[in-house]
Amino acid sequence: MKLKPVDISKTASASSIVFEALRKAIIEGDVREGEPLRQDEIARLFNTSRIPVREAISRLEEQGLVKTQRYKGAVVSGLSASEAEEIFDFRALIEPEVIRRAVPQMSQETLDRARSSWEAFSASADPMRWGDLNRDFHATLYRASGLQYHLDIIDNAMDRIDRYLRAQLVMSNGMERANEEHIAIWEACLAGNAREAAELTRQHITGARESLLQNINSLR
Amino acid sequence: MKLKPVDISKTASASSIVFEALRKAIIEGDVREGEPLRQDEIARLFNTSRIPVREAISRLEEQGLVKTQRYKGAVVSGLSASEAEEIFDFRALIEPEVIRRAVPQMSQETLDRARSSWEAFSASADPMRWGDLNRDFHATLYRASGLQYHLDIIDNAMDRIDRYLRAQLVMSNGMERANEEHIAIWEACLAGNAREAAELTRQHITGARESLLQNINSLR
DNA sequence: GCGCTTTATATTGAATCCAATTTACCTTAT
DNA sequence: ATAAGGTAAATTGGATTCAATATAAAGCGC
Repeated sequence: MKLKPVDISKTASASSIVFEALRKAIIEGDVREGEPLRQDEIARLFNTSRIPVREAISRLEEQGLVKTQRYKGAVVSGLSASEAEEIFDFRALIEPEVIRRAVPQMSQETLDRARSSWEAFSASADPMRWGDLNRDFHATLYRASGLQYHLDIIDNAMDRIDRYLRAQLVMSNGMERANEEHIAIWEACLAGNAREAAELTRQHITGARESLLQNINSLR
Repeated sequence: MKLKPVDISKTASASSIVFEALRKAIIEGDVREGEPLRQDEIARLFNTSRIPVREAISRLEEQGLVKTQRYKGAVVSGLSASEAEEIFDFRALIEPEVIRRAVPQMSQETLDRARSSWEAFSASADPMRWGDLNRDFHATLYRASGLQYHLDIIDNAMDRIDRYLRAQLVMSNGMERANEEHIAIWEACLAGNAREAAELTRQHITGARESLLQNINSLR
């Protein structure tokens, strides 16, 4: 008998299902910043009570994705230009270091998966998928570093600016540019040139930063 | 009549009171790693129901301070040597950059407060206070940067290693050494030498890292 | 009509209650 | 004695209910 083992203890609870769904909706911009999250409404949508919803919201707040006021409820938190700028600065500091340490540990499989990501990225015509594929590409390379704490923190930073990044990819042919830069980063990784990969990553981020800061006012 | 105004909307909810109390207890090591957090027991301690306790625990999990398994409950999460090492690496990357950007913006008041912190630090005989004062010192200087996102993330990183850092300060005269390094950092800030302050901060962190890694096995 | 007070409604915070699951203990057969 | 099986206690997840607060609406005096 052959069964695919599945860790039954990891089956999702109601609160994590709600959490994941809300998180996705927020970072993809499906619920706008400033929009209130009504516990009752969400509970009805998921056929559950308000208890798991409340847990999900408190977790979202801990992640900085929503802000709550006592007895007033939670609203999706947006970013001012300077806050967005700060997060880009942060990424420009940490991500080059992570990829620098990842390069020596990249397996053939990692490089293959990363290539698949940027190939899919350059081939896709669906702007909504660009955001995911862009993230996949970078995450795949970073993961080789084995630096779990760093990876988690990068994920959180990405969550907060995801919306703006997506908007960014659509306008001002940010997509073509990102694609070229991805290929360059990938080639540096393939060549085992950690320093180069780090520097290209830094430029990739600061470039996106400048481009976004110019457009951020028109995004909202 | 003169009353000190207080923003009544910011009065703490039961869940945040529990959250703060648990967080403090965990980072100070009052509840040991691996120790389970019983919802019922905690609820009784705070004269409340399990609902706010559950919210507090889910927030702690989001912060990485506890790990929960469905129907089994939450336990305080500890750090392996390599995980602690990673967090020190992270700090060594980000904190020098933050202080570098903070130095040009430090007011006289900031410098005064920082001096008060290290003076209290060097004067205190209570090992339990060292941890707080050490954190105060650095936080005061960093705060001048105005980089709120960075500050939040540094706080989280500190939360996770706080226990080990406290233990560290007690043994192997880590306290005297930290004190000297604090003064050097403070003088660089006073002189407006951002580059120097950053470099000293980096050394301060990597030094603590090495010292801790040598002792971590004896701590647990 | 306009501003203030009062009432009603909506919404969140928390307590209580029930269900699902795990854990510990006891029984029993070998 | 020991291991498997089964029951009871403990514990968590979630639903329902009640209380506290905020927001919207209605009344009221001017």
